[in-house]
Amino acid sequence: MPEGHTLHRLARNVDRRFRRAVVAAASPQGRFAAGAQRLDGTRLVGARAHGKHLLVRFAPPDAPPPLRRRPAGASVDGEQTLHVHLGLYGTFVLGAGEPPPVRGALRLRLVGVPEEAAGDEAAPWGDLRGPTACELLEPGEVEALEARLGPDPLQPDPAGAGRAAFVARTGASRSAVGGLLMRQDLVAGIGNVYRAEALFRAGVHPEVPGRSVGDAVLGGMWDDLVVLMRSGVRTGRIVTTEPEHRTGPGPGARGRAGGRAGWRDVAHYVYRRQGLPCRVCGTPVETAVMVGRNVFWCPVCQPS
DNA sequence: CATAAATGGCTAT
DNA sequence: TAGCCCTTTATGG
Repeated sequence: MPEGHTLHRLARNVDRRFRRAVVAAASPQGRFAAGAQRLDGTRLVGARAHGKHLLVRFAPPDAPPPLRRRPAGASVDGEQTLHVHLGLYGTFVLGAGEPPPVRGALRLRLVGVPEEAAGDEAAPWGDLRGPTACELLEPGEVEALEARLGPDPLQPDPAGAGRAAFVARTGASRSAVGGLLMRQDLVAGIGNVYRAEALFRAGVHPEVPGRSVGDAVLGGMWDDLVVLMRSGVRTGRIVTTEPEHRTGPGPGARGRAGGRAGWRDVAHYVYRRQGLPCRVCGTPVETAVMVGRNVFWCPVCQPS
């Protein structure tokens, strides 16, 4: 579900399935009817993600296809950008072939219109439900949106500028690092699971002020997030435990009648494991509300 | 049935 | 900090 890795994975899949396709767009629920009408019949030219935001560009169907791929984000006249934010529980389900029957609150359905020459390739479809944001943006609005997002561990950072900015800005703050990690202007794409798990793996208590963490540890956390989130994009799951720590019951095992533990039961060190023994030292995991969300930590592995 | 919770974020006060 | 929005799923009566 939707932290940054979900959106990058989604952007990749939308791009793969829909790029260059003319789409039919509809909003059966009615909340995005006007936008769907504007998208209907346009051609999808590319999809990408920044943090938890999905950005999909559409061009008029008769626009000449670009000879070369433009730089990500570059936009030309007549193009519109669909901005999607899934929020807590939004989903964007993709498939190919016959779309499923419309059911529930379907905000937007995109269906690829088969080209004359495409033969019998199954047309792609996508169903969006429950998003926090689903809107069409002008190029300037896309720019404004991205201007307030910090560096994204899932975006290429060859010169290390994103990493350096994260370390400098987080390391300058007197606020608790557990709150800072949720700020999308400091680092884009981190959510409640990656926050708790990255802090555990770094051995940092969530209440420690950003300026007390230390640049080396902050830099290490960034590098760790790059690894964890790339893995999340590949697998579609957040798994932060090392193989040797994937034992014992997890949150999902409670009340389950003796069934084998699923991947969720061993995927995390502390997230939603309050009261359960720490996978490393056995101390009960603690929890508290921080910036309106539940945080989890091991009081021994993450000393305050 | 009703209610709560969930990997989020905006606005008002 | 509180309230609100969006939707689905799990749980309780």
